[in-house]
Amino acid sequence: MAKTKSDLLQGTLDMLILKTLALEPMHGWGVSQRIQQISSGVLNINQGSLYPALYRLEDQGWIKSEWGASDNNRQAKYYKLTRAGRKQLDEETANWQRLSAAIEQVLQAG
Amino acid sequence: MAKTKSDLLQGTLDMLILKTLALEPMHGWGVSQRIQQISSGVLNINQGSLYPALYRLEDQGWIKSEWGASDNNRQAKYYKLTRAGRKQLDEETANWQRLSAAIEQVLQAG
DNA sequence: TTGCCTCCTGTAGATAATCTAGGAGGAACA
DNA sequence: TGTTCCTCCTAGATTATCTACAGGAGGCAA
Repeated sequence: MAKTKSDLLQGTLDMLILKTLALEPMHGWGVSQRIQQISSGVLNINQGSLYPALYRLEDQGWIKSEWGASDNNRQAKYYKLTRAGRKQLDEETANWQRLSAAIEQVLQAG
Repeated sequence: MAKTKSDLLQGTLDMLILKTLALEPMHGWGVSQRIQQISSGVLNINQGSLYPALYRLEDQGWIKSEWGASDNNRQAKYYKLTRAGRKQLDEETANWQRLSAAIEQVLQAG
């Protein structure tokens, strides 16, 4: 009990990943670290959400992967945004703004 | 295809309902109308989401129901917030602010 | 009094995103 | 040689939401 709500808002993970990869190509583990860091530890992505999401995005053609070596000389799969991914990011961002603004309107009503 | 993303951000429905009922007691159908109206038509709650959500909330003790007659003289189940519901609304609102602020941080990074 | 429309409640089943809880390979280092 | 850390991956469960129905009851018109 005292069940803590999820650390994410469901439906925003794809957008967060796309945005992070828009900053620079990165491997999956790095993406989750990066998001956590930028959000000051508020957004925590666990691996069971991260990797399926990356596959989803690659399936859709929004990101592309390539094996390489990480900073620590480990094998790592580097992802980068495709052109279609860029477009998708823009759309998802616009939709997010629209929905979150609407929610704020409700919260401030009365 | 061109699959439109959900009209809601998953996980925010309970908060929206609680907030609407905090404005004034209302029947279920009225709650969804109200949310749609306040959000200028952006947030649309369909019935298959609405009624299960109301049951969830009543189960948790956050709202209480009572049958009555609507403005149009139809039978309607009026819901009102309980004290625990008020507290829950505050918590969910705070959590929403925390998460949406974190997401904005990520979106504005770079 | 019949029929239809609107209001309002409800349910079953599918879908899909996320979480839990694991496993594994390989580099670095003691 | 053993241990730790980095990085990738997966199966199964959970749960919120959506789709697509059904039905009662009031009001109104013919």
